[in-house]
Amino acid sequence: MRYSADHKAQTHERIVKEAAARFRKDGIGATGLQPLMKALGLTHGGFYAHFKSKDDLVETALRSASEEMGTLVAAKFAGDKPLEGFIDMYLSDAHRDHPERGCPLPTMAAEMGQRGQPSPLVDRAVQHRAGLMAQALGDGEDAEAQSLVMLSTLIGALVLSRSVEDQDFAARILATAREALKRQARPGADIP
Amino acid sequence: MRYSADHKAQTHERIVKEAAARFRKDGIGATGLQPLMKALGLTHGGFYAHFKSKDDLVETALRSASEEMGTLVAAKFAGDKPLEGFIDMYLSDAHRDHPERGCPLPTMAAEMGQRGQPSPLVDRAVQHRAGLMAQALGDGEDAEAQSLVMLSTLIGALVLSRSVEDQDFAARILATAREALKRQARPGADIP
DNA sequence: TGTACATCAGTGAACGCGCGTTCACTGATGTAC
DNA sequence: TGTACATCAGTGAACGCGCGTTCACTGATGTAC
Repeated sequence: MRYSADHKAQTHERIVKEAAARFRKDGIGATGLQPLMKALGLTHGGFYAHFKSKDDLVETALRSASEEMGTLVAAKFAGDKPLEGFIDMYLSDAHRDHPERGCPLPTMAAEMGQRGQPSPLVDRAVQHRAGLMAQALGDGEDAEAQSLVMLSTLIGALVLSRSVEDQDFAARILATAREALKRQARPGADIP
Repeated sequence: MRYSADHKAQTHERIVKEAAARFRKDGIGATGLQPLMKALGLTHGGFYAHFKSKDDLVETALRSASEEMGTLVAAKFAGDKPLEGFIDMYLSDAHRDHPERGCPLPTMAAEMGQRGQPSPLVDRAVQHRAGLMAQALGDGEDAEAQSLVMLSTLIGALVLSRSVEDQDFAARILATAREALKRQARPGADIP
């Protein structure tokens, strides 16, 4: 059956959004196209009217998740206390507990490398975040280096807090990283 | 056929070692038992003379990789410049390029969580590394917190440098993290 | 305005494939007598 | 010392299953006349 003008675009978007959520929550390899389409009330055959392959969907979903997160991050940096707001958001309980709505770097980037499907989108996402942080830090030549290190800390802390079994320990990892990063973020508190 | 006394133990060890390497390099889900056993010159049926299930092997392989890494880490801390030696090793090109011989935290921990197979071994590994680092930092109450943050940075920087496509960028991520962490590691250089 | 035809998003069966797991079997070695 | 038997690590075929992908088909809507 043929549908109204923007019907296909809407379906396309629904597939991308659902995939982006599942890839981040369960992993790329563990996400099947069949269950994915079924969850949207569609049959799996129709998938190939929208994407060339699963890899194509992976790239598209990463782009979507990355842009969504980029917007959210940019919003934090537009508020007052830009860096602190971003840090609190990134290392929040909500972000730890909801990878499906969160940053795709800790959840998708590593697996895409392992799958032999590296993407410049990862580079772009890292540079975007680091760029905003460097701007907020604003102390010249060291700012870019410092922001890369802070981003590493953010991602590492999130990954660890999600991997650890003990919930108190997970909370402590987040809290200590939050405090240390915010200390570094305070103007003039650059490491000697 | 029946084999000499320690033959089974040797085969068991060979399976664990090969699995620990493949899980870290390719991921747990992407590692099949059939190719794994074949690579050791065995048939897949024999696997179940050694392990209850794939999950059982995953846990055993994580333990093996974790202990091996633990020994390596402890050796670094036994040298002079303990913390610096550890940092240089963890963020070395060799470690980035050879996940199959490296720390299982950046490669296996996240996937085990996603698979719904959390393990106290992850907690133990994190605590072990953080404990050694805190001891080397040696400045009381803050040492444990600081060591958790540093460990987050180490893992995040390694994950990012492996995920990024641009090799120069990957090298820069490692280098900046190395320098920042070593600056923090210097006695008396605790963040104000 | 009414009819004939083209379009194409989505259907659902089928493809080959590799997965984890089971199982009856093999046969060299160790043990019992 | 020689023979009979038990052990059990490893074999290899088979199991059901879900994977990604293909493909002939459907049928409501848009377009042409």
